[in-house]
Amino acid sequence: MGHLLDTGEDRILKKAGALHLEPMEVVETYTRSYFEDMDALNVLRPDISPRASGHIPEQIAMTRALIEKGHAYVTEAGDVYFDVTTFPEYGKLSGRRLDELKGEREIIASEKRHPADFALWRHAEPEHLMQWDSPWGKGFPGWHIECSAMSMKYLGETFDIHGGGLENQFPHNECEIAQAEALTGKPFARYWILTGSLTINGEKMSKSLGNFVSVKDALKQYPAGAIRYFILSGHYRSPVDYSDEALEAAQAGWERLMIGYQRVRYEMKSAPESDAGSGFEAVLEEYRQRFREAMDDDFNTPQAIAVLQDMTREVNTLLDQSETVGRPILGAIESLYRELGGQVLGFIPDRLVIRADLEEADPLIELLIKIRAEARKNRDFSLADAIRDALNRVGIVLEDRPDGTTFYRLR
RNA sequence: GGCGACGUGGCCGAGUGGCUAGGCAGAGGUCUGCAAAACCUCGUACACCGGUUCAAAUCCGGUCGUCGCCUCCA
Repeated sequence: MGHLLDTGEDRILKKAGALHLEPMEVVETYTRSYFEDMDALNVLRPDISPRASGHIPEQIAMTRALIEKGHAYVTEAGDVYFDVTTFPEYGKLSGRRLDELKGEREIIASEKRHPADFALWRHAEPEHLMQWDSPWGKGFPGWHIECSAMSMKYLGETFDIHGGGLENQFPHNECEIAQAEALTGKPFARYWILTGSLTINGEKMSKSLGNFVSVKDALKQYPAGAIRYFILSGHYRSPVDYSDEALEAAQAGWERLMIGYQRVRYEMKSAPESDAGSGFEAVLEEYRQRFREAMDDDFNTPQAIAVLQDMTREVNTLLDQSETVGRPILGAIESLYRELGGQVLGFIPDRLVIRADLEEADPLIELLIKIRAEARKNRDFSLADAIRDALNRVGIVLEDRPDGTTFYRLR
């Protein structure tokens, strides 16, 4: 409702007109596309995804309450503005001060009392796309009120974590705080987790510069797990610069973990039910501890990844030894990978899937490996290499081990 | 101009007063039919200029640079 472009046009209305669609069809298309991307990146869906246009009464009620408490005023034109002078803490999140906000930039032709006052309700011109009846005439909600009204409805007057991007800290997050806290007198959110900006090859990603990479584009080029690994390899507050060099490095780092993980799963198939190697459990516990400490330190995911890399080196060393390791300890390693790299960081998939589930494909692959082993024994390396290349083409990588066995994994 | 984030070895990126971050790339080695994977060894980096301190990437002051915001875009 009123996502205006620089030209003053309504973004959704413009798109809808160009495509001969209902505005809500446009909204629905982008919403679905967004969820597709998030699903692909293994981002969990929210329990509630409220829409501003579905919460007009709540926003009107909140605006009315702010007027009653003297935090907002109605203008001749039928607009309602929040009076920032009644909330002296305005700017506390981004470190701005009201007296500095007056600045050079004087507001032109406005009924605002203070330049930093912001709209809670706007009157609508007849041609405006979406408008609703209100105590102040036909109009639509201001651009910050929806967040406060909806979060208070579903999460209460105070909630734990407010996400978002650093670029919206001012003015948007400040306005949310002002509206909500002026009304309730309670803290709006306990923690703010705001992410740094995203650039590409060092410059701003924008359609006009033609350097835009969508999530769908990125997924065509890199595995979802590698993209997650890339994002998590920097702290959430730091700026992220997307580049092929960085993505490729991230993919290589991610594959290192994945290869180690798959090797453990592979070994589990033939491991004895013995307690061989059980001393490693204490080592695993250390890594779990170190991982937790990193995550407890303001989600230090780069540090957490470093812990997994360290763990992988030690696991590889363990598996390189000639002594066999019992299935129970391999299982413990595997479940730690799933817990830390899977459940927490989300870049180790639950199931490793080619076309069929890997487990189902087993007998066929095992047979080919057997044939190839026979060929290698007869020094028929052209056949052996042909089998390896063919499997490689369908995503299965064979690696010969020193003891004569062949380990296979998914690429 | 104001506010904020950031500036670490070839690249990505942790680290907030003394102690090896980690990954990628690169070099050498072990292993190996080849390949792949793995393991071992190798890099004395912290934008710049001053200052504090026995000791600074880490604290203080200043400078420069990058990005974001300062708009009725949420």
